[in-house]
Amino acid sequence: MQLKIDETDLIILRILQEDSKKTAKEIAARLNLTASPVYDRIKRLEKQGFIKKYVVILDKKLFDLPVTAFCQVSMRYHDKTFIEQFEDQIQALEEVQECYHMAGRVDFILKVNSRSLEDYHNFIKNKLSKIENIGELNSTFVLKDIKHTSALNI
Amino acid sequence: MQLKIDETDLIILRILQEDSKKTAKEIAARLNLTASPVYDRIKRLEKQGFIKKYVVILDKKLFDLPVTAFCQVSMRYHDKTFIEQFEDQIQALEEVQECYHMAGRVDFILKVNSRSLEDYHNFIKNKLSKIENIGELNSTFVLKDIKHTSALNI
DNA sequence: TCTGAAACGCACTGCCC
DNA sequence: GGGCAGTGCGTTTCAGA
Repeated sequence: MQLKIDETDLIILRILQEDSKKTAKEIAARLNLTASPVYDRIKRLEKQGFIKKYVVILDKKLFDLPVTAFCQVSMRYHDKTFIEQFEDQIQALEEVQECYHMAGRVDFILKVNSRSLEDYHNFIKNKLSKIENIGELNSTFVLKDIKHTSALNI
Repeated sequence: MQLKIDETDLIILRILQEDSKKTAKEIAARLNLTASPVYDRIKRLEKQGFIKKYVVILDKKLFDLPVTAFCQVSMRYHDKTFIEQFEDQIQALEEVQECYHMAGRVDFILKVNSRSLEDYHNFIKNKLSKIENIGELNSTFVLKDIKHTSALNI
């Protein structure tokens, strides 16, 4: 099974990153192909894991989640065990939309969505700070979502 | 046109946030309904804008974009014109996957994907720092993507 | 708002080059 | 690797409750 992708695959992926409802036929038209090879390529890209999943993107403004915060977390100790334990526990927190292990003074950056400042407060108090070995917590709040895309720049 | 959504809509949206390939029939089974009302509801949620788009999520690890950075930007002046100009110009930068206007000492946080540290350097030098009125730039790099979901916690 | 049925087009398969 | 033809199924529409 080859894990190499060519320019045709990239074009297909760029289209699907913008609109996964596009039919094989429509994509084929842009490539001067028929639907079959496009269909085969998409199936191959799924099987090889390049395409992870198909999802809908919701409009955050229309749901009741007006508070977005970045929370910078520093650990007290940096043992492998503590780090892995932290990562596991973060996975389980549904409020956390993104989490990155960082290089530098801050160990982790979390992006959290909340229904209100009070909910965010409760998240910090009852969930995040319950995780063992957290040293410093530092929250900053989003005033406006300027740009947010799920598409990779491939 | 009503802009209110009920619990049935929420269940549908939660399913589609995880897998938009689920058929109306499959979703209907979970709701003890037939496909028609599920279909109608999805169409309504699209038309009302709750569903913004259908996309594929790619596996970032399989594409050649190993460098992810958070770039904290402070503006020199904070006039409306400068802020809006910055927002517009950021939209056009394909390397920027996310950008937020922040409360606090730092004005903007950008998340940037690059093919290499050198590419990131060139992005900063040739594109970002070309934007007028930028004061401070501060980059920190992602060691590991712990969690990243496009799904809202609705 | 949901059910059920009918029509259409696409996903998907198999075989050809 | 791409094209072509066939089948099943999901989407889409609509009458009725």
